[in-house]
Amino acid sequence: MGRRTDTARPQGPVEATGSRFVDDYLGYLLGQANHALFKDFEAAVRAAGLGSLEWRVLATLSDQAPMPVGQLAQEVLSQQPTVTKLLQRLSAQGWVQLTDDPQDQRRTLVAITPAGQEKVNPLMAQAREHETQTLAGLSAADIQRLKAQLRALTLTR
Amino acid sequence: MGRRTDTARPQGPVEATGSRFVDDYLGYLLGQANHALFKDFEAAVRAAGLGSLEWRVLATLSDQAPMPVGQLAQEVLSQQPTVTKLLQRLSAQGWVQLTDDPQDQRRTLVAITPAGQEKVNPLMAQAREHETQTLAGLSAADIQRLKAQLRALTLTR
DNA sequence: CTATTATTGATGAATTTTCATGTAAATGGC
DNA sequence: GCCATTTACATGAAAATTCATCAATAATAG
Repeated sequence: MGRRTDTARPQGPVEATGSRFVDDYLGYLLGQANHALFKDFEAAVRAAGLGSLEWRVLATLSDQAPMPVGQLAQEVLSQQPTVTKLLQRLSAQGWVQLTDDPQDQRRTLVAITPAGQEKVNPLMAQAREHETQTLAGLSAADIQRLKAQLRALTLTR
Repeated sequence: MGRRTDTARPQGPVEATGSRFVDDYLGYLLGQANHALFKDFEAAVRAAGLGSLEWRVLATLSDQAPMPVGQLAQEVLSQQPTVTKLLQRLSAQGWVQLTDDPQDQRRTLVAITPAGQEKVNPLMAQAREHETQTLAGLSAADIQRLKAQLRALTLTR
């Protein structure tokens, strides 16, 4: 594009006077909270040489039996082609293994490898610790209620 | 890639027996809730011919005086180059206007245009309605507490 | 003032994601 | 069994995002 040459007229303050739509909109509050939480943890993920989706994939695979690609995509909240291509990269790194499902030849099963497990284990420990710190101000009952409400939001529909 | 030719050994059930890390991890619960909520609303956004980030940008600009690009990027939880390029597209569509800030020549101010406002108004109404439906099962006190906790998660740091 | 440093946003190249579609395997009707 | 339909995943091309960096302006130190 290139910078414009015209200049703005004098104008009011950048802060709106009234309250804004987004500041009370649940979708925005959720997005903000989600983003804030992850930003805070992201440094650890990057330090391990992973991207955010890679972290989610490995953490999801971590305690599971091998899982089909489609199910994994749902769990990590991404689309199937995105995950297929991510898995190709992770597989090349040796962090996951892809095998055909003998029960259903259409399926590709994804499993974490020992190397992948080693990669993700310390991050999961850090994640647990980070969560503890984040929720430090809340009572156990508050935490339970918050998590229950989040689960309800996920399911109600 | 191409399908693998090797086949998996017989294996256990796909469902893990114990509870999984991700199922009690706040970051995952937040991500899930966020995703579920938006998926539900996304059809309306697409029907209006917008992408999700475009919707967030227009909704954010909707109640503000013109705002610099960097601030907007923060508000919509995206990176500055992403937003700069998105704004170039939105500007070409006539939904936002970009002007130089006379107070600070480094800045580009972004404002929503009347056409952009018309585009986003019905969506904001739908968003409010969708939120009402989503939270229908909760008491006013529950809703307040939930939102307060989300705001706290955003700020605590 | 002037020189240095910091801030703001634009940009090109590389990477990643998405969209549309293709192929193969499983499922269901008959 | 056979054909139509559905399901699961891969893939190529197009679009969007990210990373690194640049240029311009503002702020700050001396």
